[in-house]
Amino acid sequence: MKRSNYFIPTLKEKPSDIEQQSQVYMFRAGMLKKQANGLFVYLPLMQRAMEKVNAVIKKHMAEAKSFECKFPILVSKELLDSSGRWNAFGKEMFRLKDRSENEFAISPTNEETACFVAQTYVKSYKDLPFSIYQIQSKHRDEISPRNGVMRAREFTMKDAYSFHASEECLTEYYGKMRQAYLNIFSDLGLKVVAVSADTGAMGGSGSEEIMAISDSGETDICVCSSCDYASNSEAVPCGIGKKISKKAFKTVISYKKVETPRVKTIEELVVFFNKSASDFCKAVCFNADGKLVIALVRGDREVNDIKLKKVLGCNELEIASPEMVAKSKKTVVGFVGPVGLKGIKIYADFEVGAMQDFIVGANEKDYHFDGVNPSDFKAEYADLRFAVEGEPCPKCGIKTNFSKATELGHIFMLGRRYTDKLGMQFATKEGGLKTLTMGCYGIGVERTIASIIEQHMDDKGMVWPQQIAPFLVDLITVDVNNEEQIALSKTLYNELNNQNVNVLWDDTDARPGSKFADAELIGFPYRLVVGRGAGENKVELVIRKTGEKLELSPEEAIKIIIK
RNA sequence: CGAGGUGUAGCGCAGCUUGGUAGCGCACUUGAUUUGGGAUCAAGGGGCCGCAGGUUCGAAUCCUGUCACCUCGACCA
Repeated sequence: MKRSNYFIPTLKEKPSDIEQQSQVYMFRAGMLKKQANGLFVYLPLMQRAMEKVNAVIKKHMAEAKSFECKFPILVSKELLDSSGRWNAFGKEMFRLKDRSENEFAISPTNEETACFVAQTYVKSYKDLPFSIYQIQSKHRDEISPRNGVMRAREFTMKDAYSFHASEECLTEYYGKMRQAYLNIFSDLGLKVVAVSADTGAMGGSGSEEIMAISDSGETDICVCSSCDYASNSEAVPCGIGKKISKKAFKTVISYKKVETPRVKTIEELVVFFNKSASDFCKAVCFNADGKLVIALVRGDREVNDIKLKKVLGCNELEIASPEMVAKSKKTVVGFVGPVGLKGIKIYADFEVGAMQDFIVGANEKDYHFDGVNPSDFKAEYADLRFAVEGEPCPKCGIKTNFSKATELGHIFMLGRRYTDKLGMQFATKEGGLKTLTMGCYGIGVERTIASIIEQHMDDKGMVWPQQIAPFLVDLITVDVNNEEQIALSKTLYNELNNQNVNVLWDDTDARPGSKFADAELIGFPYRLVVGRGAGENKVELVIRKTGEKLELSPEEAIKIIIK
């Protein structure tokens, strides 16, 4: 490809609205143009990068015997109702109506359609296991799209779905797919770690996320310093099996009311009582499908709403609005506590059960109770809090460490979460009918590209790993008005094309400095410079990764490139 | 939705405090000189100063409202 026939609109300056470095480079290298919040035009270089990544994914999917399909982007309400997800998916799902007022969603994910396919074609144990996938645009009305293509409202997801006769078969295939994922990312030059995760809106029995560790990542992951335990920080179990302290169950009530004028937050209470945050009990009001509930955690902890949501089994869970709390007339925001509270269900973290003589809100403006114990109120105990750095590993008990990461893939053992609801059965060898079990496996393609860049860049620009570089070689003619240079460049260009090397010939009449700067920004693994040495049949080969510069004959240079 | 910030040419920004001809750099057009690290000179083109109202003789600038975008928290690939 000649640069004069191609479109790479590079920018000298960083766009003002982008912070993350990989995104800065993607915009500067002319890969992306923002159209609206969370929506991007993919320019030719981005398309090439997508194709390269997709090719790697397709290769591994074929090896895992998964068949590529393409599903409609619009999914009917009917289909989503069949699994209950028309309602389960909240505001995040784009919805629309056709001219006959039939409702549709713009697909945020595609389990139902995959089931629809399997329902049609999987009739017998002989058809199993059955696995299909697609690489397609997904749409999610994100609350806050961020970091360019890292979290967009339209993005490309490779989503695979598998169907099995038994749990064992699912487990085996899941393991195979898990390994395929690790191989994909390793082929792409990415360092990743698989962590156990929450199953979120997908549901199911178990899931893992494939994470790229990155300082600019949006997710906290928790990794054991000693064993192989790794988990999304949200999914780390806390205090399971901990016994509620017997000492805490006093027979006499020993708490007393204390006036605490305008002292509401834990920080203010710490100052007011001159105690540490762990001596308090934090009560947070939640709106669970329109019902008010209260969650209790130790003052220095945070309520994990994912865990709470699971305990409650509700669809929508958010912090209750102050209006909602006021309307209940049971308590007062800032002075919420479990003692003497009637008509509101209270959920307490395991840790609270082990606390003694602590301070809670008195459900009355400007008052708290001091010296409260778990015996003073009724609550349902569960694991409700976020884990914190340094906590004992849930597997081996040794210390955990936290780091930032980007979620690139997510794999799920869905089990019968969907197949039961949809009544998906197959004929067994014995002649009976059995319900299918299911798994699903996703990869965010743009994120993957962004992470490759994130893990392979320097202060000048991107440094593409050879196997997925949009172009392997940037052939630069220093002076396009010099006939010797043009002639030699042409020979090299033809030879590289004959050898099936992806080469971009920068035959534009831009100044050499800007050509070099672009080459470094775009991150071609090799830069082949035809300049002042052309007369003596010499070219310069620069290896982007190492910065190594070699004066060579054209033949020697080509030999190194195709090696 | 909460907290902070920003909207002026395709991109990056100044001007706003103290109202009075809308500016700079990059990019773009034309010409010349340049050609191994983002050239120089000369001449040009391009603006509903986010939008709507208000104050004023006069508003990019002051006031009110509104919209959009960015960063950080709750969502997720």
